[in-house]
This record gives sequence, structure tokens and C-alpha cells, in this order.
Amino acid sequence: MNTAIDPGSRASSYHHGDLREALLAAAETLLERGGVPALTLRAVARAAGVSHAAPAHHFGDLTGLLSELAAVGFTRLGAGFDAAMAGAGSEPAARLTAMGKAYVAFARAHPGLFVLMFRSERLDASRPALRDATTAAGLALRTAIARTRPSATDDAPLQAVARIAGLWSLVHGFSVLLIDNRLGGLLGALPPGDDPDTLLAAMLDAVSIEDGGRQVAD
Amino acid sequence: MNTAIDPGSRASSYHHGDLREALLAAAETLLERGGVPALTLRAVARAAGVSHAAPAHHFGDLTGLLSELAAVGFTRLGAGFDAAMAGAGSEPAARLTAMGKAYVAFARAHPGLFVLMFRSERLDASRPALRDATTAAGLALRTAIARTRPSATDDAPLQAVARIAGLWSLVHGFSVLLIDNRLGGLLGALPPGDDPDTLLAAMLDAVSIEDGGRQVAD
DNA sequence: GGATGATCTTGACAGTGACAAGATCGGGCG
DNA sequence: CGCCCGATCTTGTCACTGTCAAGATCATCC
Repeated sequence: MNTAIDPGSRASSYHHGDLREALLAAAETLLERGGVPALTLRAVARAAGVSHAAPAHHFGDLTGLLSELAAVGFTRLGAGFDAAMAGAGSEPAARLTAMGKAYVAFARAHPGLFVLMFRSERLDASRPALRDATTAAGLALRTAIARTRPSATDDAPLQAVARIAGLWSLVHGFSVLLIDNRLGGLLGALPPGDDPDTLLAAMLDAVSIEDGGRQVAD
Repeated sequence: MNTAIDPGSRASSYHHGDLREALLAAAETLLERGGVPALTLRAVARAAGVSHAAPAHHFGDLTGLLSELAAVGFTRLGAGFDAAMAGAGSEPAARLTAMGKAYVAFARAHPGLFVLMFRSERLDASRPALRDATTAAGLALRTAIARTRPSATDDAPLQAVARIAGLWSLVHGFSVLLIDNRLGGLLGALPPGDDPDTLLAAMLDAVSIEDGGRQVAD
């Protein structure tokens, strides 16, 4: 009668063996399938094949479970940044595009997780796992952006901060609007064959004009 | 015994008189006070001083109430756009800044409402009031952005769409991150005296470079 | 003045988070 | 080897929620 998502490992009768990870995996499946509202302590317990109170033992309460799951997401996002920066060349504009693409690609690949990661009213930001993961990902993002500008040191403080905040806002807002399907009309106005990736590249290209003097001028 | 937020108008015993508006007002108060989780059919009913099932008569279910409230928000946002465009001059860069400021100002003035407006899983986008309000606000936003570029007609389609999507994404992402307090570190790095408005202006200034040839070059 | 329909209340049911108490199991200590 | 202790999981319960059904109240129109 085990409706568990992962019935493998060592499902003894009582002690599960690795229930904590199984619960997180089940939660992620439910999240991507039904969004944040589907993330219920009891639903997660059902999906993992345990009693309704089992998750509380590992995560305390629902906020704890959601926070740990969000931490997984931030860790994964940070890893995506690192991979994108490692794969990109040394040219600033290319690095910037790679970073933006990594951000949006993560959001599109795991929309439920991405939404959860920024639903702060359901999370406990002071939880160590979440706090560490967010700061790590934020640091990776900021350094990645900072390195996409050749001569960043001579920027005025306001301009330097504006560059980071602007790019972050751009890719974050685009991800949110894309997931929410708010860009339907705009995407429909694109030339045939152009997808969101093309649009993102064009957006980043427009912003990166202030780099070495690259011009759009067709 | 009436714990209603608005005990005025004509609180007869049974028929409220304008319960629908009173419920929406109570809901907005609860929303701004406790965020989306505080928006409960029963809590709204309590705040309005009516029985727990009264809201269902006017809005059908919780999704209906949230959708109507979100519609109020979109209408207000659209009005903010119009006011900003009316108050701005004719210079493209100034109009763009005014539009962005109006967007972010609305989000900061009504953070709960703004968050609700984009929590699509709790809304019914097909509800007439919400559908009309969103399309009206979206149209106002797009035309406002389009008019911030002098020679918009000779843009390539991709660039034209990228300009609109980019600016929308920028102001939306900034609003979201600001409300979520994700920009704490960056705001702390600003020169003393600079606030989020200054940062937004700098961000928009950097983006608007591709306008008439305005340069940052200090 | 009475019927009719809109408006609001009362009551009930299933689902949820949270807590308390108990059952089960594994590992370490005698 | 036997036993105890703590971690793990279950069962039971309570308050709260959304939703529905049925009834009470009132305004309006004929």
C-alpha cells in the first residue's frame, strides 16, 4: 500500500531510513505538479507513505519544510551560476548573457521551486540552511555581475550598485512574469521563430550597451 | 458589537447596505496588515462584522474575493500610470523615469495588494473585473513605455518588444525584490543619502542610454 | 398588504497545521 | 547477552479554514 514516490532504499516497516530526504523529494514533486498550494504537510506525508505527523519530526512545522526545500533551490541556483560562469568565456557581454540565461533557465526549469524561494511569508529566513544558501547564491550572483564589466572599479558607487540591482531586477522580473504567463501578448508579437531566450538575449544586449561601446545599430 | 472597520453608511440590523464594498475594504486592511495569508474568508467576515458565510454570497468563494481585490489593485495601478504620464513632460527619458517610478511607488505604497495582484494561483484571471483591469493596466504600461522612445516605429520588432519587456521586467523585479527585502545588502552599499528612489532612477538612467544618445559619462 | 427575490445567518462536513501521548526500533552500555 | 534509552514514527485530538445547504430577514414591486 506504499504510495511513496521513492519506495526503494530500505523501506523497513517502521523506521524509514532516510525519511527526511524522501520527504523533500516528495515535496518537490508535489510543488512542481500543483504549485505552492499543493505543499501540505499531510500531502507530503501521504506522498512519502508515512503518517501525517511524521514530517513535523524532521522539519518542526510547515515553514520548516518549505524553508529547507527553498534552501535546496538556492543551492541549486548557485550551482547553476557557477556552471554558467565556468562555461562562459572571458568576454564581459558573453558572461553577462550567460548569467542571465542561467537565472531564467533555472526559473523555467523549476518554476514551482523558484516561486517558493521568493515566497518569503511562508519561509523562515533565519533557518541556517536557508540563510547559508541564500547568501551563497546572492554572493555568486553579485560577483558574476560585477565581473561582466571590464573596468568596474572606477564606477561611481551609485552606478555600480545600480548595475547589479538593475540586472538582478531585470532577470528576476522577467522570470516572474514569464512563469506567471504575463508576457503572452508580448511574446506573441515577436517575429516567428523567436522564443523567450531570444527575447532575453535582446534585453540583456540592450542593457549591456554601456559596456565597451557595443552598439545595437542594425 | 459591530467590530466592522467601516461602521458608517447605514448599518441596519440585517441588510448591510453596501457589504460588498465593506468586505473589499476590510480585506485590503487585513491584506496590508498581515499579508496574503491573513486574507481568509472568515477573517474578512469578522472584520466586517458579518457572519462567516456572508462573503461567499458576494464573491462566490475565496478566489472570487481575492480576484476582485486584485482587480481594484490593477485599476489603481493603471490610474497611477495615467497620472504619472499626465504629470511628466514630453521628454522621453523623463517620461520613462516617471513611469518606472509610478510602478515602484505603487508597489511600495500597497505591498500586500501588489503581491496579491501577481499571485496568480489564487486568482481567477477569467473573472471579468480582473480581466478588464489587467488588460487596461497592461495597455497603459505598454503605451507609456512605447512613448518613451522618440523614434519607435523604425525599431526592429525584436528590439521593440525587448524594450517593453525589459523595462517592465526591470521595474517589476525591482518592486518584488524591494518588497521582499532582498536588496538589503545592495541598499546598504549605496552612498549615504541615497534611497531606493535614487537607485531606481540610476537603473532607469542606465537603460535609457539607448535613447537620444544620452550618456552617463561623468 | 402580501409575495418574491436578494441578502444574510446558522449549521454542518472535510481538510489542514499543530500538539500531546504512545508505539516501535536501533544502538550502546552494563 | 540482555536491557535500557533515545530517535523515529503513529495515533488521536483540537482549533481553524473553505464550502455547501437550509433557513431567517428584509426591501421592493405589484
